[in-house]
Amino acid sequence: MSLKHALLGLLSERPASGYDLLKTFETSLANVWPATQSQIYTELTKLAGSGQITVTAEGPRGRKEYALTDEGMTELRHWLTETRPQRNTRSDVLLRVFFLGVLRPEQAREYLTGLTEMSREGYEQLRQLADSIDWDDDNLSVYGRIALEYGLRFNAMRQEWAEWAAGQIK
Amino acid sequence: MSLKHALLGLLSERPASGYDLLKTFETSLANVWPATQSQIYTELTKLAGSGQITVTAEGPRGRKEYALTDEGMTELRHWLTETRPQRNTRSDVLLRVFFLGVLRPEQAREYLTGLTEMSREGYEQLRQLADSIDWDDDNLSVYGRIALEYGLRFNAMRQEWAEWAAGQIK
DNA sequence: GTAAACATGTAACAGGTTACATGATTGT
DNA sequence: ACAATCATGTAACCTGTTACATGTTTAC
Repeated sequence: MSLKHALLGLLSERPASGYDLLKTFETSLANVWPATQSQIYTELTKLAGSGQITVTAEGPRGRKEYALTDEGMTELRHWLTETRPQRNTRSDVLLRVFFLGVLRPEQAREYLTGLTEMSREGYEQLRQLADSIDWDDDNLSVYGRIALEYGLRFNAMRQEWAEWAAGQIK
Repeated sequence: MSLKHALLGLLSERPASGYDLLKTFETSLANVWPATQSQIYTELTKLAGSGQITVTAEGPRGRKEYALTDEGMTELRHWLTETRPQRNTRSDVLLRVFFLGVLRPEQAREYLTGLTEMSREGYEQLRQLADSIDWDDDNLSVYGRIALEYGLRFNAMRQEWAEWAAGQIK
């Protein structure tokens, strides 16, 4: 149920419409918690229904701007401080590694060098993202930068691992 | 749709019952692709229906032993070589980082030191797991060890990152 | 005898994806 | 005028989780 908390979190920075939030999901949150348009609108309606957010303004084209309520902020704080993160990490990438034995060694090595490449590209993309953002001093910038650093380190780690792993075969 | 491939992959090593596979998911695959009992049995029935696996033996208590068919092996190879891994990584842990700004700095730091601890524990658990397994030379051992090394490096990376991040606050 | 382990199956629900459907406003 | 962008909503489907439901065999 973390899409809910992602929305509450974004609205804690500033009021926004479903469309605004969708754009944020497509850019900054895409690597951490992807969400589709249909999911976002549905969840916003639910959150408004339960009083955790409210419509604060209506604009052209039926635009509805939502803002966090006190209740929503309480829920957000509760999620951050009282609940432990524990989502199961399913890894498509790693699952395949378990079964590389059904392939010929050179095919297995090919898969791993593919991962090396994928990780290098991921690293580069994040570096470019970091350069393209003009970081100011608001909260999302400070913590967004910390999250991005995680992404950089993650890709670097995975690249080194994949290189090592390719060397382990046969 | 990777539960299917996880099952095909496991059956490529040796025939097994749903119950056997469930045990494997609880141990070796738990960190990579968790699956529940109900999911496994449902998927096995579907795979048998589509001819990718077959019942090769029936034992006591209604035990059904499944084995991979040629068709199943083809599908497994196809998945490994022709499809690119691309599953979205949703990270509960990282999502919270984005919103730590709503907390007081010491609470935010507390969250990050909690992650340091979680990562250290994760590392230790994997080390113990590595010691407890008697690795032989079959495919699942070779590649299982490579996957486990990934887990070790991942936890080490995350621990260092969380320590660094805690130092970034205020 | 009885508890633990073996063994399977189904139903209800929650969350996420894809596709369909519609329309208004802005910029060129 | 036309395309791009803004803007929302719903339906069908798939995957995964939790809970219910049932029964057998083995070991102590």
